[in-house]
Amino acid sequence: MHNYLGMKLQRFGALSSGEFEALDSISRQSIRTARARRDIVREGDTPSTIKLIVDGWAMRYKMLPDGRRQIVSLLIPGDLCDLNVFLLDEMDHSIGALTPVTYIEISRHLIETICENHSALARAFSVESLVVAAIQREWTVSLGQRTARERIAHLFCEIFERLEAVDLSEGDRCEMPLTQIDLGEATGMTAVHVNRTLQDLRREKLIHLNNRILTIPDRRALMQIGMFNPRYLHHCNREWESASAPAME
Amino acid sequence: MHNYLGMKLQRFGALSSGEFEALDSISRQSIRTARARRDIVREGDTPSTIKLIVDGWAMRYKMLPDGRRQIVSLLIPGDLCDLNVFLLDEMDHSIGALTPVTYIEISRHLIETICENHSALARAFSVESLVVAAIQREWTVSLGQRTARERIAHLFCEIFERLEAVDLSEGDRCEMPLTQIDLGEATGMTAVHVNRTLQDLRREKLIHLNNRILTIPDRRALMQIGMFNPRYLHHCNREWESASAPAME
DNA sequence: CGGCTGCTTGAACTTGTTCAACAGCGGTGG
DNA sequence: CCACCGCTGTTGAACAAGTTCAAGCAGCCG
Repeated sequence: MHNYLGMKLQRFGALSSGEFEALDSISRQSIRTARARRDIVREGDTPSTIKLIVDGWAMRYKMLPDGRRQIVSLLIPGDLCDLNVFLLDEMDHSIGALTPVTYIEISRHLIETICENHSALARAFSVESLVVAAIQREWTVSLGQRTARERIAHLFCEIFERLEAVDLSEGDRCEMPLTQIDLGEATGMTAVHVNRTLQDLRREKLIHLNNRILTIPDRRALMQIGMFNPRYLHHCNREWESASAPAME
Repeated sequence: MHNYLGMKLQRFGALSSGEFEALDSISRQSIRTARARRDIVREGDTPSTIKLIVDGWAMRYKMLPDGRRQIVSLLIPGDLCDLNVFLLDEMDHSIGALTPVTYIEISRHLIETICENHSALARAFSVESLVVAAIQREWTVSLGQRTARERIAHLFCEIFERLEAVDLSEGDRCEMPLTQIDLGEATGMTAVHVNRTLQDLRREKLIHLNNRILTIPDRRALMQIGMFNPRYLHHCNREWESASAPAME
């Protein structure tokens, strides 16, 4: 099994072999699976373990009383569900599988032991949660200010970049298992409008999306359209830097 | 000076007098002020201290290259700016004062000392950051799914509840210093539309807003319109419970 | 084959935007 | 003291972006 978590954390700063071993001890915890479209955690549940996605995609979402649903974030391999959730009495949102998902349930004890013995990992986990917060802010910006085109472009850039960080991209392609309905619930628009927007982007050869495979032939161009500035992901050691750095006063 | 931070943290679980004293040691750190409409922290800055708002309102915001701005969260007295920011190389957003603000710059050293000596405080800080994340998710839901009316209603409910937690409300009234432009930037709509939406709500006697004072005559009603379910704020020891708990399946 | 899910298309409609103008207020400087 | 400026709030009218409703199609799986 690949150590996606370690791979991702390394983006925030180098890890020693001892730290990698500590992370490997996680994979000896109980492994679970969820079928596609099933909930992994439900709003109202009392959290007791930390989940680590090792395969497949999941989402955090919230429902409104009248049935509207908003996907508030996406979880891909290597993503943790809140290091400290067990401090809360109950979940204020649900986590659902988008595809078949395998995940590890990490006991509170293990994670605390790891953090005590490896300050570098404790720090990496903290950085990770800061980055998660930054992603959530960026989604707020998208929903608040960006147009349909821009939202889709931005989301695809983010997804690609995050997958790349755990080596789940291949050249200019990656998986993108969300349906148009999912995309709508993530970007705050209707599936119909998602459809038309995707067609626009396809027509202009900015994306290719077929059979759940997304291809981004010209990444710069898509980044520009989505006004995607990757700095919020804090992938310090990226091998190339964005040209779309906005000049802000 | 009031200890808003202590008051807020107590909402997440009782604190001992020793812990309150530890928090008081914070107020002996350097106090600073910012004029209204000035930045306190700029995107790109390297964070070195943690800010604690002790008076006035501030906002986190992000700008798009073309000048559009999104307010991604509001900061009121008792709010901390990210316990662990100094782990990041640079800020991915700015923090600006909405009103004249006084804040404390807490050194990394002090906060670490406090956390080491008072595990209850360390835990309370963790809960606090989970709640901040929950608020950010809720904003995502608002921007993605709620209508103009619902957004404003929800935002006002949230603001009121948060102010109440630090004893900055008075009966059914609280301060609300945001201009209609600010409200637009926070809710992802134009100031013109904010204006008309406010008038709707006023006409129906759901709110009163004048001279930066917000009055909510019928809280239940406003909560229902905004589909505001206060549980995400995790103010455990609230004296009254919401009737608008949505039945979600 | 039949039924399901996901994608596509059209046309009418709604919500929120844009642009423009103006009123009220407070502060500032002549 | 008054004139003026800039900021906030308000209003109207034309407009655009995105929604809704409805239908049809393609692919997949049992």
